[in-house]
Amino acid sequence: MSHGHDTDLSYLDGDTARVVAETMQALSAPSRVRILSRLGAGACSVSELTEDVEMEQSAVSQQLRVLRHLGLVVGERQGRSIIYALHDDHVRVLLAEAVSHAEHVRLGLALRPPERALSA
Amino acid sequence: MSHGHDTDLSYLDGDTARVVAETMQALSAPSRVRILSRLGAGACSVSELTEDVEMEQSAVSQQLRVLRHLGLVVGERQGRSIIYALHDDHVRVLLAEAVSHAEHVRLGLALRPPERALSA
DNA sequence: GTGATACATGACCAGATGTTCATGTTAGGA
DNA sequence: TCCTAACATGAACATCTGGTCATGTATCAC
Repeated sequence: MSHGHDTDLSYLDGDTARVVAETMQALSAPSRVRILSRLGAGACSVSELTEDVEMEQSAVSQQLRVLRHLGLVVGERQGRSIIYALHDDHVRVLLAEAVSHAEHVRLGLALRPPERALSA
Repeated sequence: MSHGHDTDLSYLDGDTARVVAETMQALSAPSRVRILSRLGAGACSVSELTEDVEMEQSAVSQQLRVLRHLGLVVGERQGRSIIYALHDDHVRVLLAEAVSHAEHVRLGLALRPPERALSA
């Protein structure tokens, strides 16, 4: 890969960083993570979603709207219900990665001392 | 997929979802994304970081503390400076995935109509 | 038509978040 | 020792966020 030296790679500009942050913000709330996770197990209606993630219907709809605007889920009307699903497999991969990284980081922290401050 | 009954695939419990959300929250702020991105290009001191990401030193330190507690970066004293670096390559992968997904999603949204409400 | 079901949406509110300012702490030079 | 450079940290602050409540809209049964 690289050859010893560093400090030659470029990093994200402020604009790109903002886009990334906005997208990742979808996974920064437990409720949305649960919703996405549930949808990852299969498409379902809002009421079913409401039961499964154990939140109020109103809250579920609010978060679904956020996820919709971020392009992570899609909803399709079926009679009186609206069936939601992950937008595509890319989202499923993203979620899986997030879980994987979270577990990885979690283990790392658990094995380390309580991370003392550098100035103590 | 199934006929009538499904709901047998499992999804994340509330506790795991919270851990995932906490971890991903590190990438939900543009400033932290920039810091991580900069560190991905090579370890550096806080002052260098401060210049590169164009924020106040105080703000950089605050975010570095968050990232430290989340186990994403590590700092090591060198004289008067403290050299920060990504905790491991896992973090680099996470960041790369985040950027990739952000771009993917961005393209998807750009090509679609403004996502009208389902009730319009 | 009326009513009931299934979601969406706007308003409101408590709590979290990110930044700035001021100050504290540590390391090295004169 | 005193002074300065390099970071960290606590407090204050404005803003954002996610939830609840109340209400609006759409579909179906009657």
